[in-house]
This record gives sequence, C-alpha cells and structure tokens, in this order.
Amino acid sequence: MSTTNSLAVEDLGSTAQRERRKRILDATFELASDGGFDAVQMRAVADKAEVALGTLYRYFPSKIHLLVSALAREFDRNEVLIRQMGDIPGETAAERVSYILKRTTRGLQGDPKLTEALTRAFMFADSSVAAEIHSVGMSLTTMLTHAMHSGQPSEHAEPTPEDVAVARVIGDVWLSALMAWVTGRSTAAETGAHLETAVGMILRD
Amino acid sequence: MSTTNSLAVEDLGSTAQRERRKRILDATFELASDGGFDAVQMRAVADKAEVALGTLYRYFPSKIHLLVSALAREFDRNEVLIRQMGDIPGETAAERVSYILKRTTRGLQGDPKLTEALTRAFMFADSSVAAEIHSVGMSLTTMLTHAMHSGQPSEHAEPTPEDVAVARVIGDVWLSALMAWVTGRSTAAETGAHLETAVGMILRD
DNA sequence: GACAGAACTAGAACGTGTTCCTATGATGGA
DNA sequence: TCCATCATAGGAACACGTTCTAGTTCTGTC
Repeated sequence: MSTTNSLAVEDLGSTAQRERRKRILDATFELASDGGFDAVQMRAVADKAEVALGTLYRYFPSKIHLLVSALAREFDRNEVLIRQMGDIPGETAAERVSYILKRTTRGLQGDPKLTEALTRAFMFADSSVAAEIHSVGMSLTTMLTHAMHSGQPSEHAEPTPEDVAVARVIGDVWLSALMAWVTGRSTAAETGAHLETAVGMILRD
Repeated sequence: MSTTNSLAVEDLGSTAQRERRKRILDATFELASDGGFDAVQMRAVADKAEVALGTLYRYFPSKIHLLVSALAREFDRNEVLIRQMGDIPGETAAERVSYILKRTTRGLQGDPKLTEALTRAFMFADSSVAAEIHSVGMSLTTMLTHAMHSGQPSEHAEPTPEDVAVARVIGDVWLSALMAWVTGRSTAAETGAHLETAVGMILRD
C-alpha cells in the first residue's frame, strides 16, 4: 500500500475509521451534488465530515483521488442494484446494453452537478489514480458483459476476451458521450441518441 | 466575441499581436514538451513568451483555453500534412482509418509529455472552452471522413450524416484510448491494438 | 503633432489544493 | 497501569491559477 493510494475500506482497522471514511465520502457527495467540481473544496469536505484537513489527506491523497473514489463507490452500488434486477429487458445484446446504458446515464443526468464533479475528476486523473480508475473500469465492464449475456444460455459463462473488448469500446464511447454532456457540448437527448447509434454499430449480430 | 474565448488569429489586428500569440503558443509547447501539464505554469509561459501575465490572460482566458488552443493548432497542422499526403494507403475504409489513427497516435506518443498536457487539458475543459473544443472535433472528423473515402469514387462528396456518426464514435474511442495511454493505464502497443480492434468492429463493410 | 483609447508591463493580492508542524488523544502490548 | 506508537486536530505556510491596479506604450484619428 503506497502513500499515493486512497485508503480502501479493507485497509481500515477500526470502526471509527470506517465511519470517518464514510463521512468523508458522504460529505463529498453532498457538496458535489450541490455545486459540482468547484464546490468540492478540501477544507469544506473536511469541515462537513468533521475531520481535520490533514486527516482527509491521509484517507485520500488528493481531491482527484477523493472524487474518483466517490465515483467508484457509486458504481459499486449501481452494479449491485443491476445484479439484483435479474434479467435485463431486450431481445438482442444491443437492446440490453442500450437499456443499461440509458438507465445509468439517466441516473447520472438526474444529478448533473454530482455527475459533472465525478466525471471531470475521472477525466483529469493521472497515473497515480490508476487503482481507483481500474476499479471503475471493472465495474463498467462487468455491467456491460452482464447485459450482453443476460437471459442467454451463456449467462453464467466467463466473458470471452471478445466480450471484454466490445465492452471496453462501448465504455469508451459512453465516457466520451458523458463528457460531451457534462461539458455542455451536447444535450441529454443527443447523448442518448449518440449512444444508441454507437451501440447499434458495434453490436449488430 | 465574448471574453470567455481565446483570441483567434483572425481577431488579431497587428503583426505584433499575431507574433505575441505565436510566441505564447510556442512557449506553451516547449514547456509542455519538457514537463507536461504541471510544467505549463502561467507565469512560466508568460516569461518564456516575453509577455506580461495579464497579457497572457488577455489572449487566453485560462490555462485550459491555452492548452486546448495549442492542441487545436497542432491538429490543424496535422490535417494539412495529411491532406498533402494525397491518397491514404489501405484497401478498405477500416484499413485507411486505422492507418491515419496509428500515424497520428504515433506522432503524439513521440512526445509523451506534450500529449499528456494537451490531452488532460482537453479532458478537463468545460463549456467555456466549447469553441476551441469544437475546432478540434471538426479537425478530427474531417480527418477521419477523409480517410474513409480516400481514393474512392465518393472521395470529393460531402460526408453523409452516417459518415459523421461513425467518425464521432471512432473519435470517442480514440480519445479514451489516448487517455488510457496518457494516464499510464495502457501501453502504446495496447493502445494500438485496442484502436485496431475498435475500428474493425465499427467499420466492417 | 496632439489626443483618446486600447494594449501592455510589472507586480501585488486572493483563493484553493497541498504540505508541514505541534499538541492532543486513542490503542495495544509489557 | 504505564508506556510506545500511531491517528487526529488545529492551524500555519507554500504553490500556482487567477484577478486587479497603476503606470506606460502603442495605435489610429483629427
């Protein structure tokens, strides 16, 4: 565990520490949801979480680590929700993937400031945030391969390397589309249409 | 022309001003090439360009505008080079697009720090940088549609809406791949392979 | 050539991310 | 219980993006 990484839940011994970590992430969400990336100020997060600034930095070595960790927690929760949903509606893989993407996108668009904060942090992250980013990437890939195979005979097979490649490409497009929306370069409707087009191109079987 | 935009070349009356703008962008490239995003410090750029800090901010209202404008200039130059090249090698659209992407990617990877600086600025940009970002997007789309049709009967036709949609999706993937490389999450070889896979998926005709 | 207004210089000042330091409190082992 | 160690609080200090001010130079017009 190098000092350049955020403290994961598993790293934290005491209950008090796990609670501190939770308070910090909750404060981050609240501030981000209110005022976006700029409103997530480290002093403000520390205050709201009732934690000293130094402690905040002990748990998350930078603002970017903090926000990407928040994003990772959100994705984890989302993954659980989708898993609980059981079969995903849609005849073809393209339909199911579109369904999941739209659902997730709509969820994000329901809280624009929060999404802006999390997305921009993700985009700005450098290699020191690799671990946290990898976690997000895994969630996304899992979600997409699950959608591709949901309700199929292959449902419980390991995703093939090709599945993973497809999921990565779709994830790429999704990320770019999200970025375009977050930065005000495209509307929610355009984002949805673009995603549908892209999924149609990639998953025509 | 709102104050939130960078001064474009056309906006600048005098030769002295055009030279200032050029000196600023040159200084930006040099610093970025040396030390990446963090090394492009506004005071340093102003010093190297022999311009006051206030003047720098008159030309480019933020560090992000500055770097994205630098990226736009680079793309413009690249577009000219490719146009001069004449026909692009490759039998199929996929081959030609792959060729162009790889060529461009290799060019960028030859100057990793510079690429890191420009890419991260692009990723971090918000809606106030829309104009500059749009310019980059246009260059990219033009480049890709040109590659799709190069040497074909359709060579000089206007790109169809479908062409543009395909170009956008490929652009999205390319951007994400570049980001993964810049942030050290994938190697140059992986980036190339991923791009080739993606183009193969999207452009199988 | 004189003037008005815009552009430029130099540098102070401010905000926020990040680092550092000291004192205080919590924890676990002898 | 006492001690050693580590985590935390509180706050000063620093770096760099950004803004602002005052004075100077340039440019175009009469």
